[in-house]
Parts: sequence; structure tokens; C-alpha cells
Amino acid sequence: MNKTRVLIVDDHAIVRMGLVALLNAQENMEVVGEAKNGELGVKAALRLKPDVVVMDVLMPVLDGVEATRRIVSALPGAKVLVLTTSTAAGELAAALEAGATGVIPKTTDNAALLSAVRSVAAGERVVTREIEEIIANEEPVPSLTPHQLDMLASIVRGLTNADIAKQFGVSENTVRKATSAIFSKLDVANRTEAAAMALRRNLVKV
Amino acid sequence: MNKTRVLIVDDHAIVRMGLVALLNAQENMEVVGEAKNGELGVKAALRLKPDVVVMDVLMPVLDGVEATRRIVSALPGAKVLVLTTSTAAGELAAALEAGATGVIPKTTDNAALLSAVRSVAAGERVVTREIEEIIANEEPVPSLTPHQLDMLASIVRGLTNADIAKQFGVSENTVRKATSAIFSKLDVANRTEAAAMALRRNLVKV
DNA sequence: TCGGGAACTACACAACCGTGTAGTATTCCG
DNA sequence: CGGAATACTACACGGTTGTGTAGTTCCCGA
Repeated sequence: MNKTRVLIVDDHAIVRMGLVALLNAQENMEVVGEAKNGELGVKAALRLKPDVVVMDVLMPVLDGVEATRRIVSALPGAKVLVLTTSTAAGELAAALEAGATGVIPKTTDNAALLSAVRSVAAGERVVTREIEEIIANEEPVPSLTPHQLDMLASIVRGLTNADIAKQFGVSENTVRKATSAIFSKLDVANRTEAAAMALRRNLVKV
Repeated sequence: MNKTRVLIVDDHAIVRMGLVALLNAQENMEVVGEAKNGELGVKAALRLKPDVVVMDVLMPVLDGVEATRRIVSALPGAKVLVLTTSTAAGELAAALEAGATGVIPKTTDNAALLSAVRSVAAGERVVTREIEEIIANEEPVPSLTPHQLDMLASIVRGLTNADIAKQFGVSENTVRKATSAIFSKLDVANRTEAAAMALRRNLVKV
């Protein structure tokens, strides 16, 4: 009987330590590698071809979602179990869309975590009810054009219509029309509300 | 020779597992308790009177900063080592102000973490250079009155001056004066910038 | 008791904002 | 080719915003 070969990708040394302790204590599991960021994780996955990758989301250099995408696209059939602290619907949905086989919260207790690793190794999709609900209740992201997102960013920075016109090399009237369109897409009444929504829903880079 | 008695407070089972594995592997250390949120952490600390409490910050029910405050005030001389993911100056400073003996990032490797626990047990203040710098570079929080914070919250919600006047039962002119004062305290030119700053710097509850 | 210093109000003014209507140019697709 | 869609502009209108000046009331501390 072959052991399930696991790769751990997490920037917290203490979490890697915990996972190693937990998984290596199982007879039929074996941690074959550790990586402390997404980029190293991808490299290690390609080299080691593990049965399961246990992947954190929030990491320096390359985040877990993007790392998952790269691993799955390079090794179709690779199994990735994403471990997350986040309750942001967007991130959870992104992890699944990137090809993760499972997504579970970091608060999961050890027994449930083990069983998730086993299920994922067997190819089963593992998503807790909690996470499923968050994704189901996700508000749709308003679809702004890149140009509109740039304008929104300028609004967030507190620029006036005249400032924005100068910045984009168009007339103030055009900016008025454009911002007006943005407000109606976001379903808000004015630029202040638009700025608040943009920041709250991470529509613009800070 | 007595072992250093350690209490672990963290909502992530896998982190507790890692800390237990790491600390119990040391000859002169012993994990005497675990708690998965701040409230349980405080109770356990009062009951067990550990030499060192290793404390996470972000936890449900009661966060690590407040838990630290309660433990230190109930057991003067208690040693708390705060483990944090956050790079927000406010939180780091708050942890120290609450009476933590040490504050280190969760990305710390195992050897450094161990030495931090040992130092804290010996009563030494442990703050990494990284964290020291973040605190030193902290922008001062603008001192708004509670009343002004309420107004700021209304601004963030997108209300007009007329709306705010109605809400507070004062005249619109008064609101104009008041918001104007807020803007000058925040050093911004208009309500949109004020809203952006309020959200970015967590001046108002979302 | 006198003198700030708050908190509130009024008013006026210039600037800024959001929207409706309308016109032009360009591009894309059937 | 013709029509739809897209992007830009103009202008006008009414509402909103931020600030300067100024006046009242009330309370606190010297």
C-alpha cells in the first residue's frame, strides 16, 4: 500500500510544523516537501509531483490561488486542498475556479482536516457547508471596464471631476458622464458612496 | 530544574498542533493548556497560571489584544508572547500597550520562535526589528471626538449634509461647520477623501 | 464674576456635482 | 452598405458642498 505523498505550502513555519506533525503521524501519509510561498510551492509541486498539495492562500511573492492555478494547469489531475483564513467570497470562489479540489477554513479541527486531505487524495471535492454558503451569498461583482476602474480609483483618491479630466486628457463633461455611468452601475448616488463601496469590496488597488 | 509551563491560545487547531509539537519537543518546556479563543484563553490562564502565554491576535469571541490586557491585569507579572499576522501598526502597538512582553510575526521560523518563548519566560521584552519599525513609522491617529466619529460614519455611508442634519437633529449649517472641522483634522479636502481615509485607517466601524 | 471656549446657528458665495438632452465621430457587425 | 454600439463633447439646470464671517448660548475654570 502506497503512502499518500503530501506537499505543504504555507508561509507560517509553525503551521507547516503542525501539518507535518499531524500528517506524518498517519500510517498512510507522508509529507514529502514544504514551501514557504507560492512560487516555491509551484516549483516543488512540479519536481515532487505529490498526491496532494495543502495550500495556504495569503502568502508573499505568489498567493495560493495563483499557485493553485499554475500547479493545476501544469499537472492536470493534481489535487490541491486550499486552507484559508479568509471569509471573503471572492477569494473562496477564486480558489475553486483556479482548480482547487477542496477549500476548508483554517479553524478546522485536526480530525476534519485529516479527513479532508484523505478525501481530496481520493479525488473528492471537499467544500465545507460554511464556505459553500458564503460563496452562494456572494454579491455579484459589478462589471466595470478597466477604464471605469481607473476613474473609480481616482475618485477614491479624492480627485475632483476637473482633476480627473486633466489626468485622462478628456473634458470635464466627459468625466461627468463617465462617473455618472459608474455610479449607476454600482447603484450608488454619489462619489463618496462609490469610494466607500470600492474600498469595502476591494474594487480598486489601495 | 523546573519546566517552563506554556499556555497556547489560537483559534487554528493546526497552529496549536504545531506549537505543541515544537514546545513539547524541548526538554525544559511543557504545554500545559490550549484555548481556541480569547475568552477561554483568559480562563485557562487564571486557572493554570502558566509561565508564558503564547497568544494569537485574530480570534473569535475575544481578540488576543484584549485577552492579553485581561490576563496581565489579573496576573501582574504574567508573560504573554503575542504572535501576529498583522502588519497594522495600530494592532502591534495595542498589543504592547496591553502588556504583552513580546510581539513577533507568525512567519518567524521555529528556532527564533523558540528563543522568543525562552526570552519572554525570562522576562525579556521581545520585539523584532521589523515590528519595531512598523510601530515607529506609525502615523498618529487623528483625534476625533466621538461625535465627530459618528458624523464621519454617516459620511462614509454616503449621507448628504441635509441627511446628517436630520439624523443628529441639528441644522444643516451646523453639519457643514462640523464636517469642515473633521476634514481639517484629517487633513483632507472633501468628504470623499475623508471617507476613503476613514475606511483605510479603520476610523469607523464597517 | 469675568473670560474663554465649546457647540450651535445664520447667511452668502463660489465651486463642485449629477443628470437630462443632444450632437458628432468612429468602429464593428450583419 | 446601413444600423447599432461606443466614446467623446457641449450646455444648462438644480442641488450639494466647503468656507468665511458673524452672532448666540451655555458651561467651566481662574
